[in-house]
Amino acid sequence: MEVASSSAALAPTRRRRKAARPAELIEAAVEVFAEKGFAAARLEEVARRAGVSKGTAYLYFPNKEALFKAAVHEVVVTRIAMGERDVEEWQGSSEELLRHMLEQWASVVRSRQGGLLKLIVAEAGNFPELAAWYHQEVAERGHRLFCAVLRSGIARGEFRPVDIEATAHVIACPMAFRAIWTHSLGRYETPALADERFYHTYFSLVLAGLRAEGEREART
Amino acid sequence: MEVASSSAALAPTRRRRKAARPAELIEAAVEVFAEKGFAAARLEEVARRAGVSKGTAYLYFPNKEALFKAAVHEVVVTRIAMGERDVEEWQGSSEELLRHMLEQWASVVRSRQGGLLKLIVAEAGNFPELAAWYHQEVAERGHRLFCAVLRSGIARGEFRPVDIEATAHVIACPMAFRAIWTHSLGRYETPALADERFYHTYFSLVLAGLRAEGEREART
Amino acid sequence: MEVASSSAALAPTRRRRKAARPAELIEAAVEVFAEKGFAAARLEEVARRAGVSKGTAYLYFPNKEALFKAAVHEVVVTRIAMGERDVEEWQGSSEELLRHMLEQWASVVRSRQGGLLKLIVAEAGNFPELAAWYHQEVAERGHRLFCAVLRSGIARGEFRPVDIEATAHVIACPMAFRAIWTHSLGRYETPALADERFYHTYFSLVLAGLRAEGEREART
Amino acid sequence: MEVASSSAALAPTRRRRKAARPAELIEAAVEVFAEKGFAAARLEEVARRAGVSKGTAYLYFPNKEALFKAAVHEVVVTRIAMGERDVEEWQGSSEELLRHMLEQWASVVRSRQGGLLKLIVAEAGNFPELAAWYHQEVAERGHRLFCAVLRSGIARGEFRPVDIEATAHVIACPMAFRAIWTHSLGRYETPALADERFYHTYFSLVLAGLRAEGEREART
DNA sequence: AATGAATGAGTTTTCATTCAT
DNA sequence: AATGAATGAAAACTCATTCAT
Repeated sequence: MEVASSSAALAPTRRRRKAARPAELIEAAVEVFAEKGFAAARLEEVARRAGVSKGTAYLYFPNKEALFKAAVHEVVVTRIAMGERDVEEWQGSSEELLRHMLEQWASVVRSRQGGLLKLIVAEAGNFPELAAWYHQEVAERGHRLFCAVLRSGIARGEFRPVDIEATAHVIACPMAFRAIWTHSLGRYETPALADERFYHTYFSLVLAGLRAEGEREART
Repeated sequence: MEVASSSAALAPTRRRRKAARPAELIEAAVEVFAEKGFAAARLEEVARRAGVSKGTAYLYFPNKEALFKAAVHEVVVTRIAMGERDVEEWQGSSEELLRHMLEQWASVVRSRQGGLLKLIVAEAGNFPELAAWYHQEVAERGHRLFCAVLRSGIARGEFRPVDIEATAHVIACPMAFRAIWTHSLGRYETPALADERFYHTYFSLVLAGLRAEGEREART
Repeated sequence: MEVASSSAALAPTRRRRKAARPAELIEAAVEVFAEKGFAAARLEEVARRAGVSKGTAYLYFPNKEALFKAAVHEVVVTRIAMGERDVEEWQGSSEELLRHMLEQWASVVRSRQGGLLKLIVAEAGNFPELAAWYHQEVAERGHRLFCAVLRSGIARGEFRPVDIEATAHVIACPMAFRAIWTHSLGRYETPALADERFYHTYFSLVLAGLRAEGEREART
Repeated sequence: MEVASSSAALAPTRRRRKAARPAELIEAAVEVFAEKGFAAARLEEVARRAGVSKGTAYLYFPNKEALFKAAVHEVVVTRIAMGERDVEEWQGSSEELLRHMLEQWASVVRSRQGGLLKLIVAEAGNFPELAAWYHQEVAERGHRLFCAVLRSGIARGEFRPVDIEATAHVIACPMAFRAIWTHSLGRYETPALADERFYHTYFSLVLAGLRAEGEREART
């Protein structure tokens, strides 16, 4: 009884947290892995940032690699599906859709996911299966999304008839690199270029480059 | 005679190899580090790829970190200066200069340096001083180069008056990301988008976006 | 009740051992270092003698050198303060005090500390700061103690008026050397000169040499 | 011929030095070993101090241990024989002989041999056979010398009848420790006690302690 | 004979993983 | 379930020793 009561006081918190443990660990893991890379990240630090002890991490993940993979999966899975729904259901112009997609992604950059992209790219050599999976489930699906938008935009006469595959790649690059950059060398840029200026210029450049002749004066 | 020659032009093998060792080690180091990251790279493997034993590496570099830094420095220093000279001495149009610069860089991507960029970006968190140095000596200088080209292109009426700083960033991104991508997830792209298509589309998009009104029909 | 006690007086084994670990490691370290010297001592052996694994040593000391220094500090600090108190509070004759001090020290020789002196003396060249510290905190303080005894003995007319500084040195030497010898070549002396004979002769010689004229017949 | 002549210019020096190599190496070895201890001494440094390359050392000594032993043997062997001859041929009083012996030894302390004693004492645990040899060939022989002097001094009525074995030990200690001390912690003594004061006091104390009653006023 | 570049065995040190509490 | 002390495999690093020149 004494034993029970002594832990009863903490029970609500404990019980609530217990369920949240895996998520908390994953969150901490993304942070630390993105900061240091897989090999240089210390499990003890992940545990500390999650507010638990080293041993606890092993109750939820069999080893460091599993935690790493869980972190990548977790962070990545949701967004892309959202994007796919957006495209399917979109009513407006292709240009607006494209702009919408880019803005969505821009919002991701500063978040945890930006660092994650850096991490995956850096560790691709050490985790080939994970890299392959990520490529297929994220990169490829994202790429198809861009292709779809471009294709319909061209069909609707909004965009010039471009090399769709290649253009999808090129358009995605500044976003992708911005994500990586922000979580890496970008920290040493003083004063940093404000995100707004970057994104505004980026959108303008891409859309100016894509816009069909007749559309030209429509937008700046 | 033979005696004299042995210590001169046809220096003894040992001597000749000694002179070449640091470069050989650095070359191997860039490869391995770019592949695995700093922490996961094993010095023994670097040594093996350089065709020497573990101990030999320590004859030329006091420790792993020094080798890492030497590798970064070595690979990076030359190119940027070349670029600066090109810009200074350029006689043709700004568009051609920009195209020339992008082509130059494109040629770097597949080489050792592409992997290096990935490496630096990934390790920025673990080597802040190196990151700061790289940012200043490479990123910043490269950025100024692009700014100069844009500025003169606008002055000459070739380019639209854009936000120079931001545009320089945006323009550089696809190249930078392509470099990283090629040495990472790009390996899982099947079939991979050919470089030529990527670069052609990239150049077109950027130049179409930049070109001043009157220039419009001049080029595809 | 049992629950309470388990976290109190009869602390869990792990906990209890943890508290004892540093001391156990230091004890083993003094042994091994004194036996082999710093460089030749292997940390694995220190750990083994302390009954733990290599890695455990690093839980308590950041590296070999830190363990070495901790060992020296630990062993040395207590005794000298005891000696200082003795001298301050002494009631009897100076001769008796001197004899007491020498006896005290003699008891140290065979113990761990004897080997430690050898160790410090041997490693002075490799650990200059430690040597300086030891000289100041141990050698110098011990020297002042001997000076004090001699000075008061002379003031009381018990001892001849000698060069105090020099005599303090000379008197201490046989003890110091005996300590070193015992833990070194002394092992090859067969049959070894018994400690009692050494100390008896040593005390006699020193006191005979110090004793003032009038005191001469008083003692053998 | 050209080859020969090119080295002919240097020949005299070279030839002369060649013969001296082992001795030069030993000299350097004693220095470095005494400074750092056997394990911490680097063969490269020994070679450098001897003015040759690492490889050359291996032409004369099969390995580090052999060089170490050669160093110990070399330095030690001569002196003790000299001492034995002195004692055999001595004409004067025992006191004068004892004083002569102590003075002889004092002259050794500051020299290379002082450091060597420290070295041997420190390494006794790592080189048992060498320690045994040293004990027998040096320590034991030295001890017998002191015994002989004391014995004849007592026989001649110069010295009090003391425990000869033990007294020989005690008398030797200050010299031995002074030797060790000088090459170790003594460097941190500021201002250092001058050798003259040490030796004068030491001789006085020992002789005052030894001198037979009747002899008392004869000397200070 | 002499050199010093190269080697690799042997240590130190780190940290993912285990397990008694 | 949670902890964190302990482990030991793996990697960095050192340096005696070898050997091509």
